[in-house]
Amino acid sequence: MSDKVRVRFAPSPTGGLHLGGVRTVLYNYLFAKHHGGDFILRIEDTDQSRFVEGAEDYIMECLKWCGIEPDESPAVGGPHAPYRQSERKESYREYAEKLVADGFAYYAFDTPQELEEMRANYKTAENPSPQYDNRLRTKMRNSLSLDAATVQQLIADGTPYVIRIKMPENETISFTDMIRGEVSFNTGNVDDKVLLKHDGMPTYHLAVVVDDHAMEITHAFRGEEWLPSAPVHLMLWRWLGWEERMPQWAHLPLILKPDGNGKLSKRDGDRLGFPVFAMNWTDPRTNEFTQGFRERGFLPEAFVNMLAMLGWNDGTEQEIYSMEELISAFSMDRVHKGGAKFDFEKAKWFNHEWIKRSGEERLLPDVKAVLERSGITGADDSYIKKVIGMVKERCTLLGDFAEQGRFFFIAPAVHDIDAIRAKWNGDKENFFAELQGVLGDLEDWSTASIEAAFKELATTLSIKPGELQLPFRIMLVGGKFGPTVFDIAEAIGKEDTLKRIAALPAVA
RNA sequence: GGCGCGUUGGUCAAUCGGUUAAGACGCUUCCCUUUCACGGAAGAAUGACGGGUUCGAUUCCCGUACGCGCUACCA
Repeated sequence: MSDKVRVRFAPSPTGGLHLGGVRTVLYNYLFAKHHGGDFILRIEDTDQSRFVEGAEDYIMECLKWCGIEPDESPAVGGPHAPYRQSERKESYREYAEKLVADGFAYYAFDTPQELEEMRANYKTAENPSPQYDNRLRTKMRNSLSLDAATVQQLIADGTPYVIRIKMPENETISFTDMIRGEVSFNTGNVDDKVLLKHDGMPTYHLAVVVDDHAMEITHAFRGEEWLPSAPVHLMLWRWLGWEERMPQWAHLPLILKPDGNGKLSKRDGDRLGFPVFAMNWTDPRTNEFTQGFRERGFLPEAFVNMLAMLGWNDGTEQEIYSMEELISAFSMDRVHKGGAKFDFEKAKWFNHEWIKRSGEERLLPDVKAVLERSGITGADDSYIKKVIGMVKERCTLLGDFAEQGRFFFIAPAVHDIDAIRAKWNGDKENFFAELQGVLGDLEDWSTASIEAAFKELATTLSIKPGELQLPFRIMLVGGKFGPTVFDIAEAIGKEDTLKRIAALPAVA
């Protein structure tokens, strides 16, 4: 049991769930399930000023939509509850103090203003952003530079302070990243990160180590932006005496914006017209609305599939994977090192593929919702399924079912007369006048018999059947799209077919 | 500036020293279809650059360039 794989996704509840975030969860989940392990959701809400109402529920809803169910989470609980860091506040101070006592950390009394002054004073052309590190810490107000009595007095007076890690001056520290191989740093280049904030809350650096240890996490996967602070985490694992149980790390490549360079941001989506969040999100503080993939008409299967392939492949030509297939094929060492530019066109292709491959039953609830939103209600389920089967190959997004399916339920309000006007003539007008009678007498209302009757009349009147199909389509559909006309006539029934033929406005 | 990571077609990418350098998306053309799609066929890369190592480098090493990330009492 001690070697059971345990991974976690640890978002901070500050807003909508970004594509990159979903991919990080996905890879965590796939890895855990591939190895028969557990997937834990832990909320990293250590920054009270950034807390956003509703963000936690939103994150859980996103996971649910994607088909990812945490084995342990704030909602379902688990052996290591609580799963919110704000509720674990007490445990962090103890470890921070222990590090101070052992000489691996220290109290720092510098005020925000003093820190600002330090950065301003030491800023030079060669060093535009000086950091609080082994070179500067002796010049600041902390328990390393001040004498013990002063420190005691400061604390006794209730002076706000933080606890900072004391990074070694010159040590090489390295670890093996599961996708990058060996990565090493010199500790002297790393700053003395704050571990415990003045309000008693831990920073990410302390919390991630303490909680990963407490929750027996075996593998820790996170975005590449965390790589530079890995040495801090490594030292913490060592100094807290847990090095043997440190998880294996993997730093995932970033998802980049489609044009130019840089991390994909919500802004890019707005600018280029595609979603970046998994689901719709409205920031309760600013009321700013951001569209999600779900509401844009994506199937979760496609969304997950697309994300999985953005940075990973199993070496075969397969591109379409179900969650089950992903779980069995996934491996961290086949994840790319380099970032990938997000391509919305490819994302739509995945959705299109999933719609084509999904059964009518699977699509029914989603399509029904789409139809209802466009005013088509009360239709029979089996009829909707029939329509789905007929039009799904021309639907890229779920919303497309509204336009592609509408005429199966409602006669077209407008007709694309321009499409047929040029070739319209009295013979054709006569054909359709007679067609109403022929079709009206038809007893077997099947595609084959409708088509046969249609072509027989055309032959009788010496008109090429092919030339009559487009006008017929315009009458039934209103435009130049949709399945074979005779299938449409069969589906909408004799009565509607006759009405629509009669309803075509004068072409000439 | 420092530190770290990365670099195969417009994009996603295969290749674990030896191939005509796969495949997919998108694009263009064609076939199928007198609708739109689907399906099928075809077209387009001097593997960032320069050095090595090697009988042989896209694959290994070094350098350069470029890109990105980090450089907060945010995660």
